[in-house]
Amino acid sequence: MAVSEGLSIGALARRTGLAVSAIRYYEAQGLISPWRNPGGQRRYQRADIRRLSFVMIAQQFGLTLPEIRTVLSGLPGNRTPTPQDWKSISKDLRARLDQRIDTLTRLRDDLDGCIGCGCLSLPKCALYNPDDRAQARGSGPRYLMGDAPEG
Amino acid sequence: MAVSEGLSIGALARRTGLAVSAIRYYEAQGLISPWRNPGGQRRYQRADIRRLSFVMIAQQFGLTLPEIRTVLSGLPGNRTPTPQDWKSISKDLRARLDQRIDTLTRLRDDLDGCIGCGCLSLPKCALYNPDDRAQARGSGPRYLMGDAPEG
DNA sequence: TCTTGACCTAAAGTTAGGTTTAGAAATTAC
DNA sequence: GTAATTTCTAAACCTAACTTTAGGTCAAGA
Repeated sequence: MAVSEGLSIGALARRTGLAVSAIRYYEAQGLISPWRNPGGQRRYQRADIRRLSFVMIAQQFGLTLPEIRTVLSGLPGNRTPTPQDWKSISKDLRARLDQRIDTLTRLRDDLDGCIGCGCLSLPKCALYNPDDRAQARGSGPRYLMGDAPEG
Repeated sequence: MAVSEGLSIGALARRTGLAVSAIRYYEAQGLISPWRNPGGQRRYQRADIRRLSFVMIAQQFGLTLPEIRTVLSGLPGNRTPTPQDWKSISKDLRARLDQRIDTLTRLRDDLDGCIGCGCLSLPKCALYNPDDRAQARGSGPRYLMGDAPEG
């Protein structure tokens, strides 16, 4: 049971609090890449605990798994990430978070304008600005119209 | 074509930018309640344009449809909502938005701590605090563990 | 009148992010 | 050496928020 044998998926699950099924799913989404032991079972590096922690944090911040994959691609592929490496992609994460906060703050200010006039009439009302991609689900156009003067 | 005949679903779709299918879906979710004309087609009040605009704004703010239904229940059922009525539920919305912004801001500050030490080690790292229900998807426990000293 | 376009319902399909299930093989524990 | 865990894959299932499809009806205009 040498250290070099790596962690089993169950051990990794216990260390991260994720379900085993979620870890396999993340692998399918390209977020983590274990190797296999002679019997075909997945084996993980200790650094993968940190990697999954990062995934969970980024999810809290509202990033999608493809976005997280992109951020993680900032880590070196050929060696175990150093604290500096983590620091670097964390800054990337922070920048995205800042943008989300700005967007929400702007939305709030716009809403305040609407509360002020009590009418919810647009185009003051936020949705005209198209930047909050994180919230955009489904498809099709999403614009907003008020009870404009002319029908 | 008297005013009292109301808007067809297509007209409402054009006025709000929503798809016809989405409007029917919102009805199924209890967000809007049209009446029917003699031929069985849906007819809407002009005030419903505003109602759907509100739904769209609330979605931008990250509320789920059940949550939006709850907020909308603050509107009077027996008469057309007045500007004051809208103002009142908009304040409700603003309060929820404020909370989301606060949560994200706190998460950002926590992340800053992690960037500072470069290690992403917990429990500093945000996910321990369980309040951002809006982001919680899926199920199962989600806690976070670092590369703690003892295995 | 007749024909087009809008509308109807019900059911199935879609995406994200997973979980559950089934049946088989590998590992670990005794 | 055998029993109990874990793990494996593949496929089906789940929720939210819709869209699409299929087959039929209603309404408006020339």
